[in-house]
Formats: sequence, C-alpha cells, structure tokens
Amino acid sequence: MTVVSLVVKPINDDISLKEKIYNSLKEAICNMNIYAENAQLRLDERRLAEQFAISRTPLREALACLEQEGLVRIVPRRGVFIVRKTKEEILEMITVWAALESMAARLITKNAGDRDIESLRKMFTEFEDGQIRAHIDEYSETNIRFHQTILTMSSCKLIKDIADNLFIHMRSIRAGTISDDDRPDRSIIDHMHIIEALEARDADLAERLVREHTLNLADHVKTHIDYLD
Amino acid sequence: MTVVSLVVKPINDDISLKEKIYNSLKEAICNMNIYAENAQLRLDERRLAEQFAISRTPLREALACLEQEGLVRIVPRRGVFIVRKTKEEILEMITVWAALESMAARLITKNAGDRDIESLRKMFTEFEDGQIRAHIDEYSETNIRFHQTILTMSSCKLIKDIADNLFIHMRSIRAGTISDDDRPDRSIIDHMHIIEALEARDADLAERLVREHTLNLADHVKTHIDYLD
DNA sequence: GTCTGGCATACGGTATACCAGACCAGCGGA
DNA sequence: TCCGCTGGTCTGGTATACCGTATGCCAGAC
Repeated sequence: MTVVSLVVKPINDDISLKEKIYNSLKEAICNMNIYAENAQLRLDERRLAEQFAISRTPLREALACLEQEGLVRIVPRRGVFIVRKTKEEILEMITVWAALESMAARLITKNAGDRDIESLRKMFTEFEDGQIRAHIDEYSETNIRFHQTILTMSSCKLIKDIADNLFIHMRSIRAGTISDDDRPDRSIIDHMHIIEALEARDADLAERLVREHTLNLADHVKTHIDYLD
Repeated sequence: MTVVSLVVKPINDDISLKEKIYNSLKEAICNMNIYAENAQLRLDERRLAEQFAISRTPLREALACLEQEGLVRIVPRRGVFIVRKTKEEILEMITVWAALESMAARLITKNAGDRDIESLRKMFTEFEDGQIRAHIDEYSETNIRFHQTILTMSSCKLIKDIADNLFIHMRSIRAGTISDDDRPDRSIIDHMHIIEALEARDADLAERLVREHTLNLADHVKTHIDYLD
C-alpha cells in the first residue's frame, strides 16, 4: 500500500518585527562610515518607524538591544546616537581578540582534526610569492577569513560569538590597515608560522604566535591610525 | 538672615524605567536557583508589569535587553523563559574566562604598579595555614575577589566587562565547587604562585599559571558537577 | 471510551495616544 | 544691545487598546 502524505515545510513566522528591525539597523550601522565628518549619528525614532513602516514599539525594542550590544547609546529625553568607538576602546577590543584567538589556537592543537588544519594552508596557496600586493583586496578577505576560521575551528562557540561581536566594530579598521607598510608580507609569514605550529600541535607556540600577531595589529593601530577621535 | 530653603533629594530621572526593571530582573534571576527542580522558568509579562506597577512597554524593552544578554529567551507567541545554561556552555564560559584572565595577568606584569600587586598578597594574609577550611565562606569570597581584582588591575575595561557578564552565569557554580576535595588548599597555593609570577613581572609564567588555574576549574566542573542538565 | 473539531480565553506582538523633558526662537525689559 | 524669560515644538518615555495566535476545555460523533 502506498501512502502519499502531504509534506509542507513549516513557515517560519518566528522572526518578529523587533528582530527584523534589529538586523536591518545593525547592518545599516555597520555599513556606514561612522567616522566620517558628516556622519549622521542621531537616530530619529519617529522617522525610522515611518521609514520601516512600523510602529515605534518594536523599533524601540530593537534599539534597546542595539544599546545593550554597544552599537548605540540611548540618552533619556535626548535621543539615540550611534556610538563612535574611541581609539582606546578599539585597542581594548584587539587585546580581547588576541586573548580569544590565542586560546582558540590552543584548543585547535588539542581538538581539531588534521584535515581541518590542512584546510588553513590551502587558503593561501593562491597567494604565491609577490601575488599578495597585486590582489590586495582578495588577500584582505582571505586574511579575515583565516582568523575567523581559527576561531571557528576552536569548536568553542562562545569564543566565536564574542569575537564576531568585536569584529563588527573592528571591520573598518582591519580593512583599512592591511595594506599599510609591509604588513601584508609580514602577515602571510606570520600566518604560515601559525599554521606550522598548529600542525605540530604545539599549543604554547601556536598560542604565542597568534597572540603576538594580533597584538602587533594593536601596536600598528596605536601608532598609525589617527582618524579615531 | 536665615534662609530656609526646601531641600529635595535629587531625582534620579536619568535612569529610565527600562533600566530599573532591567537591573531588578537581572538581580532576581541571578539570585534564584534556576537549576532547582521546581524553578519557575516562565515569566508572565502582564503579571510582572502588575508587580512592578508599570506598563508592559518598558518591561518588554528590559526583557529584550536580557534576551540580548542571554539570560532569557523570548519565544514568539509563547512567552519569555529564563534560560538554563547547559554544562557545555558553562565549560565554554570558563574557557573564555581563562583566556581573559590570563591576558589580564599578562597586562598586569607590564602595566600595574608594585603597590597594586602587593595588595593582592595582603588579601590572603588572614588565611594562614589551616585557617582556610575553618572559614570556608570567607575564603570563597576572597577567592572570587582575588580573580576580580586581577581582571580589574589589567586596566582593560573590556576584559573586566566581559568577564563580569560571564561571572553572572558562573557564580552559583563557583560558590558550589570551592569546598570540594582539596580544592581550597590547592587554590591558595595556586594563587600564591600567581602572585609571585606577577611580582617577578614574568608575563609568560603569570599567564600560564592563571590559565591553568582556571582550566583546572573547568576540568573539575566537567567531572564533578552533575546537576547541570 | 476516545478522538476531533469548535469555542473561549489568555497572552504576546503591535499600534497608537498621551505625557513630560529638552531645546529653541522670539519677545520684552534692563 | 544683550540677557533672560516664556511659550511652543520636537522627541523620547510610558500607558493602553487592539489583534492574532496558542492553548485548553468541552461537546458531539464514531
């Protein structure tokens, strides 16, 4: 006997307006250059609600979430403002990033499979020799993906989550610094050393190399980035 | 001439209902034992609003913040539930904690003053010899304060903030594990070694000791704590 | 007795109305 | 002319009404 049953996929209505607005605003804020002179940092609740064609209630809930996350500051009776991170704060973020990623490297030496570590090396095969400067944009993307892969491979979801959050604030910085000086060349050398340490399952070395690599970025930002406040 | 003026205490109007409710709920959730069998994990918006004698709007904004922070989960059309952390998640938190605190130790060796490091040692002078077990509660408090002091002394506000957030979820665990086995004795020995490394300004050693000390806690939780799911 | 469809009710999501503080412009007095 | 007061408006904070869905109960049918 053949039973033909009706198969329907469950409709996902479990994404509320609050969440939609939250995501939309978050993306919008991340994609705008908040450090530009003429940046409009003030958000008008009523106008936003109008633009989204929703009421202020779910919008305000979304804004409350964004404030909790640090992307926005709500001043009672004054308005909601996109926050500019200070150089100090960016440096602290990179420091925390260094702590997290170096711990991730340590975890990888203990838990990751050889296959996974191998895949890291493949990411850079396309950038042989002097190819880096010629394809600086691609390399920048690969660079970011390398670090995110390490965080993911740690199998510690919390590390990845916190780092992702930090990354939101750092994206513009990171993209803007990669092409300075001899950074791309040094960067790829560092990466190779890190991969070697992971392959050798040398937890202490991998941790140290990752930490120093990231703290190098901090030093670079500290001395070379001026457009932060 | 005597001027009798009306003295009123400053109204704290720059703290919105949303924030007040947020703090109040957060404290309430942290202080209840969410792992008890009969724990009431469901929150009723309307009843809460009634209890606080406010409307649902600021309450919902506070709940949205709590959800963002991970203390609560809002299921559309179903309600808001206090989240129980799984053992897995607790272990990840301790891992991140280890990463942060070990980085904090590293920073201390570079930036903190001798006076500050000295103050760490003083925290334990009252627990000479076998005094620990006799005053286990006091020691537990000191123990927590020791770790928080390290985080603070790093002068990296972000490290402290993230760790504080993690600590909310770990408080009950930490308090419940300190008295097991020979942990208090080993704990104080570890602490002393950490202090010595800080005094010697040995960044690598201090970092390693702090990391191992915290990861020990993780191991202990992993093997000895069963009441998490 | 059990299964099912309908109805009542409860509760969360959203919209809207109202209130109060903040800021500004214009006017009047010094 | 300049300072300060005042009223109006703008905008965020709060309360409340309404809507739709989830849930539980009951009745009727098999």
